[in-house]
Amino acid sequence: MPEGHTLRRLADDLTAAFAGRAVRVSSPQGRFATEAAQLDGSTVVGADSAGKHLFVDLDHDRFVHVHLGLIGAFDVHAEVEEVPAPVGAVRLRLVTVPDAGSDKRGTAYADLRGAILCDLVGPARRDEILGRLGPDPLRSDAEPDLAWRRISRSPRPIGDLLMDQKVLAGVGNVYRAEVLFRHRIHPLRPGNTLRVGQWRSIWADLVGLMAEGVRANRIDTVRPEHLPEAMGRAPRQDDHGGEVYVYRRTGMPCHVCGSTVRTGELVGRNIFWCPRCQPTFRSRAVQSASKDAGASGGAQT
DNA sequence: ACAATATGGAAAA
DNA sequence: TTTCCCTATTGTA
Repeated sequence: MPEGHTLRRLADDLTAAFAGRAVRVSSPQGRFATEAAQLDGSTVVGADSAGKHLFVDLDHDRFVHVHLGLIGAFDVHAEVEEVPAPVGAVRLRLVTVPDAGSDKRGTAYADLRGAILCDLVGPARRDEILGRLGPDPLRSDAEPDLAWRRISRSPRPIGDLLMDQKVLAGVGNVYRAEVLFRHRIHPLRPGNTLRVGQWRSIWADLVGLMAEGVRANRIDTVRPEHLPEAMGRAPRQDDHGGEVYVYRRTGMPCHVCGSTVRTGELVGRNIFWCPRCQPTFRSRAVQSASKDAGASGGAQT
């Protein structure tokens, strides 16, 4: 589940459940045991995210830096009657300490498992991590021009650039495939062939899509007119709920034109696109120049 | 039972 | 550029 929207939602949920409260910190699985012991009993200031990075802010300028990687999960439960025993490999567990004061929130706990990264860091290290991230569509202080500067100068495929966290932070494999579909851009199109207007539309779209992702806590990218109800088609059955155009829809008909959705590999990840809605940049050039066929490997029309 | 896969990225070579 | 890691779930034998 972890693209930028997941981390932002997590930061918000953790803040709501834990901010201003003292916590028991443990590592049932053991990998974070030393750090957990140091943090036990401290007070949570809040949590924040940038791109796919999450920072849980504890007192005395200590931060737990979490990256969920591909398979991590951080389950946050607010107001439980009783805290259950940890299930599976729980690397970090936070449990609120009952407060004699006026805090009326019930007991909260959060379990982290499967994360690729869980480190105790200070402000300097935190800033260093933030400093190497590109603009994040979920942050109001983001400067999309910084991303455009790199995209417009790079011959790398736009599908590659969108996933590069130094270029743009928070976009993952689902959002990249879906936003390219929504803007009818082939994933292999070189960044330096995009027009600035296209980039501005993509950015604005990501801002909206990802904000909606935070709200719904899942990725939905299908426009109203292409929803199952509007088209009389079956809703997405497979996995994580949200309606999408091309992600993991290989071999199925495009919701817009009916063409067969294709897949290929791009920078070690699966990419999905519609060959009719997202024509290759090359094929247009070839059409007008009507000369020589393509070389280059990887995904093609 | 075992293998493959997954919305990711760092470290090694 | 390749290898490795984290864990849970799904698919194959």
